[in-house]
Amino acid sequence: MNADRHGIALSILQIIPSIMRLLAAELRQAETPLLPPQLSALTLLGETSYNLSELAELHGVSLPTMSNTISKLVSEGWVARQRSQTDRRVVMLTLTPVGHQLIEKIGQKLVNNLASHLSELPDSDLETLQNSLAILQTIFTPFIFKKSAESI
Amino acid sequence: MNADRHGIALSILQIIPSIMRLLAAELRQAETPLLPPQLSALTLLGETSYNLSELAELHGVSLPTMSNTISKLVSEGWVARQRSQTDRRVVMLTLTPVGHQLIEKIGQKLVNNLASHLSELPDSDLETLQNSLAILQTIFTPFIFKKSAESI
DNA sequence: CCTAATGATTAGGTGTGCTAACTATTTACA
DNA sequence: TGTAAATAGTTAGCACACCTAATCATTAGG
Repeated sequence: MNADRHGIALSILQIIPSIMRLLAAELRQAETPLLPPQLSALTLLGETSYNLSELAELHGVSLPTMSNTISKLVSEGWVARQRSQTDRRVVMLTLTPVGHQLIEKIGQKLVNNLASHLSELPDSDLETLQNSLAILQTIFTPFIFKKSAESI
Repeated sequence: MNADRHGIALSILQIIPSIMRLLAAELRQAETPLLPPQLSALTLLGETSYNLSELAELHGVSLPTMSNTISKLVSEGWVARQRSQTDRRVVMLTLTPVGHQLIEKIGQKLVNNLASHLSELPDSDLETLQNSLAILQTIFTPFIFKKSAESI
């Protein structure tokens, strides 16, 4: 039904930002405070290495923005920046050992923290949540941005 | 299961920020670009008036942050700031007529846009989503308090 | 009364996000 | 081959969301 979709859209609009602020607040209180984009970048690089353009596209931000964020991470010693040998225009990014330690420490704390928020939920709710997150991911994180031309 | 909660927590950590960036990007492309905190504040004030402290707490941000955000909205003519008569320390905030027009225009377009993202989902997925959003709201927005209008 | 406490603002700093302009490298094609 | 175009990143400059600390009014309490 159309009415449902609008209601859900409205809910998303109300809830997502508030969850985001809560996440950001918890990150801020960590012993090594990180901002959400920094954690996201570190987490991605924890799995495999990317170049700057890839990382920017994965995050849906502009190249300069990602360049800036990476600069901070490099200056902290968490990420290594090195130009590709095969194409010297490209900058390859990898996590340093210290960076790995950091995301393991912070990531786990944050996940534990979030998980504790979920501790009171019955299993049926957890299942519902899990399914929804998968749905949201397919909708909202396409690498192909299907942004409508005359949107808004 | 514990593993489930952690997996879900991890998913939340990955998905919520990316949805947030997408929302922000769509807001930016509107003919009257707004940032998410601005829209949130306007939306809340669209329902009833609040004072600054209340608004800051609802958003989970500090008083100076909200004061700043409101200053922008006031300078655009969307919000009216006036000190309470009963307690002159308190600043009451209300939406101006122009402000009302704005959130109706932007809010509807944004909701439509979001709803179109959901258009390809089968009804079963929509239902799952709807339930999950309700669950998320109970977990992550514990300070939902309705307040009755106050005299200024 | 005069000192606390309270509500809000100001000051100062960090970081994300943008666009525009620039450098360096690679590709294309004439 | 040699120049123009495309591609990858960086730099500069701007707006604004965050924060803490300090400050100003006003109100409440001993």
